[in-house]
Amino acid sequence: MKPRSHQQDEQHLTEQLGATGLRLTPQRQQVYDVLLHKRDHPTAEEVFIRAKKAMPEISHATVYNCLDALVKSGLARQVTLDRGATRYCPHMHEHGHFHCDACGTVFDVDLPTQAMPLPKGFEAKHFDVAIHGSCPDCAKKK
Amino acid sequence: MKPRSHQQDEQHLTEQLGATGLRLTPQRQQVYDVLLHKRDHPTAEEVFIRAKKAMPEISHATVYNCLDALVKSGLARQVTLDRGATRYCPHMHEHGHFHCDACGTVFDVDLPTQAMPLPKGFEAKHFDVAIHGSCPDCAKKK
DNA sequence: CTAGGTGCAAAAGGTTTGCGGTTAA
DNA sequence: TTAACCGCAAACCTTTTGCACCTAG
Repeated sequence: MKPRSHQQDEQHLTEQLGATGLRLTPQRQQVYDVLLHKRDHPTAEEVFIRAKKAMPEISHATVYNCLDALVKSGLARQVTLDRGATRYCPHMHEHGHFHCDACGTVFDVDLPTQAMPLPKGFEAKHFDVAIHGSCPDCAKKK
Repeated sequence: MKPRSHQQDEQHLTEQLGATGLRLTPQRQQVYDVLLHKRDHPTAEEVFIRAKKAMPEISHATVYNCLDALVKSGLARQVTLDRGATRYCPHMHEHGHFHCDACGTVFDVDLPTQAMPLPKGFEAKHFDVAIHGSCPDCAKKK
C-alpha cells in the first residue's frame, strides 16, 4: 500500500464525504488527521483526547459523529477486539487485527480471507478477524 | 462432533467446574442448560430471561457470574459480533461465526484457522472470526 | 468456621439522543 | 432559508461492584 500525501488525504476526505452526502467540517478533518497520524487503533475516547489538543472545544458527541461519518464514507473502520471500547482504523483494505495479550498492541495483519471456505449459499460481505496471542517481542521475553 | 447425552453434559459440567476450583450450583447448571438447549448464541440478557422461566429468583449478577464461570472452565465462549451485547456459545471447538445482516441469525462455521499465515514471530492463541453477509435463505430472497 | 456463591441495587464504562444555537450551500 | 452540524447534558444499555445474607465443604 502506497501512502498518500497530506494533500491527497485531504482531497480523498472531501471526495469520500461528498459522495456520501456529508460535509467536510473542521472537526471531521481533525478527527481524520488524528486517525491518520498515529495508526495505533485508538478508541473514540483516545481520538477525543488527541483531537482536543488541537481543537479544545470539540465534544464527545462530535467525535462519535465524525467517526461515524468517516465509517459511513468508507474512510475508516471500526475494530472490535474485546468487550471494551470500539477502536478505529483508517487502513481500509481487507485485513485482520492481531492483539498482543501481553503488551496490548494491535497489529494489522494481511489475511487471505478470500480463501476462507464458507458453506454453500453463504455470501460474505466482510470478514472481521481478531487474533489474540503474543507479538514477536513479547513471545521472546516469555 | 457427536452430541453428548444429558447425563454426560451434567458430568462434564461438574468436572470442568471442579477442575477450575468452582462449585456446581443450581444456577450454574440452569445457565448451562439454557446455553445447551437452544444454541442460538444468546446474549446475557436473553440467557437471563430464559433462565428466569425455570428459576424466577435468579438475578442479572448471577447470570453474569455463571457465564463467567462457564467461560473460565472452558464450557462456553464469548462471541462478539458487533458493538451490541456479548453473546455466548457452548460450542467449544475452534470455529467462526457468520452473522446474517438481513435476518440476524448467527451460524457456526468451521474455519481452517491453522492455515492462516501470520508474520514471523507472532504466536496466536485464539482466533475470533466474525463474518458478515447474507445467509443462504436471505441471499436467495434478494 | 470460612470461602465461595447469591440477590439486590447502585455505579461504572461506552455510546446515543434531544435540544438550542450555529454555519455552510 | 434550510438542512446539516456543533456542543452540552442527560439518557441508555451492558456490565461490574459493594454489600448483606446464605450454604457447602
